[in-house]
Amino acid sequence: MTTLGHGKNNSPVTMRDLAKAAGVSVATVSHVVNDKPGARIGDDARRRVKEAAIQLGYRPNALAKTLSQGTSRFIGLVADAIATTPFAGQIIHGAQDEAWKHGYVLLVANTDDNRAAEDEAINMMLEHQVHGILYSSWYHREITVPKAIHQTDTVLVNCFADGSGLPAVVPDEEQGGRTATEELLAAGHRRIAFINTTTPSPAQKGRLAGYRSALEVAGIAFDETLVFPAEPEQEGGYATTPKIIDSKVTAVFCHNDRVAMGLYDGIREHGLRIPDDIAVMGFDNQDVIAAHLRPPLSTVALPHYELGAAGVRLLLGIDDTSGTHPNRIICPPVKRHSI
Amino acid sequence: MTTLGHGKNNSPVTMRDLAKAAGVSVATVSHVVNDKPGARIGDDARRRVKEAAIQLGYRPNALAKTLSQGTSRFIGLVADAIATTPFAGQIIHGAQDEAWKHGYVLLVANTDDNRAAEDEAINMMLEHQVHGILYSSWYHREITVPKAIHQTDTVLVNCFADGSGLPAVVPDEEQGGRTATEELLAAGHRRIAFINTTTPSPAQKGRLAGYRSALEVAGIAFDETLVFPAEPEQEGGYATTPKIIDSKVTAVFCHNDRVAMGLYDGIREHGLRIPDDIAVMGFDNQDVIAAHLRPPLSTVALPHYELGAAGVRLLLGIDDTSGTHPNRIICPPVKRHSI
DNA sequence: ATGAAAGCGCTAACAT
DNA sequence: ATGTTAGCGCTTTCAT
Repeated sequence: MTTLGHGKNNSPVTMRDLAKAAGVSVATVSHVVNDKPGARIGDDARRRVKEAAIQLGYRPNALAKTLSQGTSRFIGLVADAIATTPFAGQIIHGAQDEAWKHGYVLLVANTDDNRAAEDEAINMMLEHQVHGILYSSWYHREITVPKAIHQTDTVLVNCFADGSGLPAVVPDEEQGGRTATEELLAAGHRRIAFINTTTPSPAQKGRLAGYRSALEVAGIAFDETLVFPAEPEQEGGYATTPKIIDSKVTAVFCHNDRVAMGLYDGIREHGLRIPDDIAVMGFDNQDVIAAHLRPPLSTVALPHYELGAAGVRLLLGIDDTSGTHPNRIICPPVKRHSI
Repeated sequence: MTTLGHGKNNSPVTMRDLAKAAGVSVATVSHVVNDKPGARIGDDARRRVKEAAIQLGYRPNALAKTLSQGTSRFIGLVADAIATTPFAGQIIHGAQDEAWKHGYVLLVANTDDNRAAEDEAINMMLEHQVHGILYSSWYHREITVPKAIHQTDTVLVNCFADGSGLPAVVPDEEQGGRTATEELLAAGHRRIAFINTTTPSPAQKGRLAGYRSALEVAGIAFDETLVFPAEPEQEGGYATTPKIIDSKVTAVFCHNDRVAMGLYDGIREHGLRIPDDIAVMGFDNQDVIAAHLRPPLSTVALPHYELGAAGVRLLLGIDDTSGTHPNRIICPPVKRHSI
């Protein structure tokens, strides 16, 4: 039997029912149910109401409450692509946990990066009286926000829109790049290649800056011929292998884990071993990959969960927006065995 | 400037405002705003209301509407792990698209497979008057549902609970296993290994059954020594390589893409080539992996998006629950270059 | 210490 | 063809 009681009666028990059962007024019920601070309710009445509540299986109607107080506990999350990678999932996860923690619930919408869908999504969220909106991208980039979004509080997650006046929270790409390089330096490497993406982006710029800065601190001259452009995927990493070998580096910092994965293949084909012959550092800490390469890949984590969580904190005013703009979240190193 | 107008005034313009502006009653406004079918409204009045609406930037309050009609447009999605893989993301994506299509919005909650969190999530959804709940798992398995879930319509997605009476929608593992094997057969292979997971699960049982059934149809005797158990990850696939080589098979069907990825490594280390020396078939069509192995991996897709979509269709009564139980969704083949 | 009543924004009879 | 009115379940001010 798999039957759906379409139109099943939800929780027909209301405060009025409780009031009647407990022999008090709904006002009293409201007070005890919500544990109102300044409420002077007799111990006896309070007890009767509580009993009636569990007795009848009372469940407050959050929507009615919202309507009456004029302030909802919804937070809208609009995402450009929730299914492409685990990244967006982690943002949702972080946002949901944090929202939850403060009594809020998450309304999610996927837009496939399509403006019409975005407008519709935002509109629907406004109609549902969301407290505010988290506008997120699955990869760190600059965006232009839909106009409608200004009709409520909004924070940008994993993206930013200069000049929009909207608070944003993004990964600290430069720190990440620096950290990755430092890990290699710490292992004694001095001649370190960097396979950077060919795609212009905050990641491209930031990670490079981090790489340079770490080198500089270590007193190593930046050598432009040691940064190699590549498509930010396995294929790009693989294709770069010959150049890496030619360059005589002892270590390479890859723009992301997928590139590292491709490079692993190439390096192996050349009969070289990781990390003995060449050390490899990734970026992203991509789920199904990083921990399972051979050897497991040392990398730097993209803090998606934290981005989502920090986003709602900003939105709810728990963190303030007075910090750096955009708000940068640290990308921590994840040590494994490729160094 | 990144300021959040905490407590910003949403859309203070109500139907009453429209009524006043258009010189009509709120009932009339309600009718034209909702394009009520049987409503006889004068062309003039209708026009005036519409103008006022865009003039004042009217936006209906979905919550008030719900309260008044007693029926909401929320669908709750409770997931055990939205961030572990892209899988759950795809379920959310499918569910959200389909819900959207019918005017519903998705409320999501992550529970980390923890009963207390589940209860809280369900409770919160009931308080928000959800129309129904989608209870999902990131991997196909049997579950026991929280009791509270019976208080509303529920459909199980990517999981099932026999005896619960709840409709469920799951991938058709057996058909998937058969399809995978058929692909190998079609390429001329007769001696085909199957690396199955060590984890008892519908996938373990179903894919094996599919493998056997395809073999049987092809008139090939099932050879038990050709199915190898392995941990369902890269490491498991890699570790199985020697046995695969020893078995003299010309093709291997892997329990999932991660196993295939590990096997790729092993095969290469033995100096063999894919697919020339050994053909490899995966399962899952896992995002960041399958398309980017060398060569790109032929596999069978786990229809997560479709599971989510079918789940809401069932919930809304668009599809009926009279089919097989649980409802099985096809796992289509994805041809690439490892065969 | 408790209750009555107005009102949140909208819908749905029922009048007119 | 349009208006009146009584809720929906809850909060909140103001009485008592």
